Amino acid sequence: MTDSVKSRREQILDSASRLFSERGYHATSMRDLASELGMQGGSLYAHISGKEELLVEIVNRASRQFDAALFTLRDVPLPPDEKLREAMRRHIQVVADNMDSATVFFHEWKHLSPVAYGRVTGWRDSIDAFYRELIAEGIDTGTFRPDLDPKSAAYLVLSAVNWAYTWYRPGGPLGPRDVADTFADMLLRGLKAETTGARRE
Amino acid sequence: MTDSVKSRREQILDSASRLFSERGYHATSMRDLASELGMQGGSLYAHISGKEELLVEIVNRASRQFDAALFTLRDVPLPPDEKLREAMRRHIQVVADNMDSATVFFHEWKHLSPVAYGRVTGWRDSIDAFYRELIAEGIDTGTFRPDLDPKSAAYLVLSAVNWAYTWYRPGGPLGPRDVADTFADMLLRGLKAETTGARRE
DNA sequence: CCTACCGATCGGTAGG
DNA sequence: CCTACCGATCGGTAGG
Repeated sequence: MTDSVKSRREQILDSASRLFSERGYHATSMRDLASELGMQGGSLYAHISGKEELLVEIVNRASRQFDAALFTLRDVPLPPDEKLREAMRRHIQVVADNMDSATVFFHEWKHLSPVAYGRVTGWRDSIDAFYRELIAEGIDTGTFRPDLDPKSAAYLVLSAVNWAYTWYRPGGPLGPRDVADTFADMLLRGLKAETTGARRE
Repeated sequence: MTDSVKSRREQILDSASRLFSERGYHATSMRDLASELGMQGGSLYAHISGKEELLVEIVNRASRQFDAALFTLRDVPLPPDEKLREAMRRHIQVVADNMDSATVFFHEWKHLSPVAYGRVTGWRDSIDAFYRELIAEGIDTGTFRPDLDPKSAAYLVLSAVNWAYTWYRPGGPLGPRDVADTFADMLLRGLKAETTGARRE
């Protein structure tokens, strides 16, 4: 990444992301991957240690992207509803910018070895916790409805932003920010406390 | 299914659903499957024609379950918001009752042969259309907000009900109906027009 | 980065 | 439903 020309290793990872996302990890052979890059199967091993290293690297990079996008938001001084909207924007942005590795991340992580598998599980929990805490904070400060279940609300938000990997197409009419804002508009109306206008019964 | 004792073929399909959902289609060998059932690899072929037949059958059964649950709702005389709630209940019910085959359905359909692949794609479009039309109808009748985009709203609903396959655990504290109603409560508040107050509870 | 090769395992079949 | 086997392909390595 320090060079403008991608290293062979980066090229291999890019091709692996695309092939793993299209065909799946086990259905992609090292020879498929090599021929994408115009080399012989055995030649890959001059650049990588093995097939699983590719999967681990792709998944790790994806999770680091989500981390960088979301956890830096923790200290940003925004009210909970606006912070949730911004989190959704960033989350969908990461998905949209990394459709291949996001797909690999969501579909192939169960094929990781136990150590890497455990890391992903832990990471997943931390993302869940991020959204739950954000929503709980919004309930405490009166921004969100007091009868909201933070766990369920977090699942709903995560559904919306994660499921995008199945249908979002970069280059289409909607940018990631449009999608996030449209979703946030619908969701926030359902989560927010009723301040003015609508009455309770 | 007519017998109380499942046929060998049904047992094979059940085991295949579980193994394919846990390990993935390509990472499950026919010998893995056979040993689950206490037989030798070659013996499976007395009951099935090949590995892909299993995948096709699992995916077809899953999509038929969704069809039966949702398309019978079309003619039920309910206002759009209540119909959407009922659709979400049924949709999540199908996911919850078939966690294994639902997971196979969402993860492994890209490994189908072109013909079966095309069928799934068409089916998927019809489910999208079902939700879009339901939401468009709700907009027309004034139940849902006029500024709603039916396509985006349908994606949001589908995200919520589909993503459940990744986190829902049967036997946990929340039944499928609880999950659906909690999601519907949050979503419908965001979709409904504001002329009428919330009217549940 | 290539050629040539390794043992292991794959889906599937023949014959009983 | 089993035993024994098939050709094909897999991930990975040795030696250059």
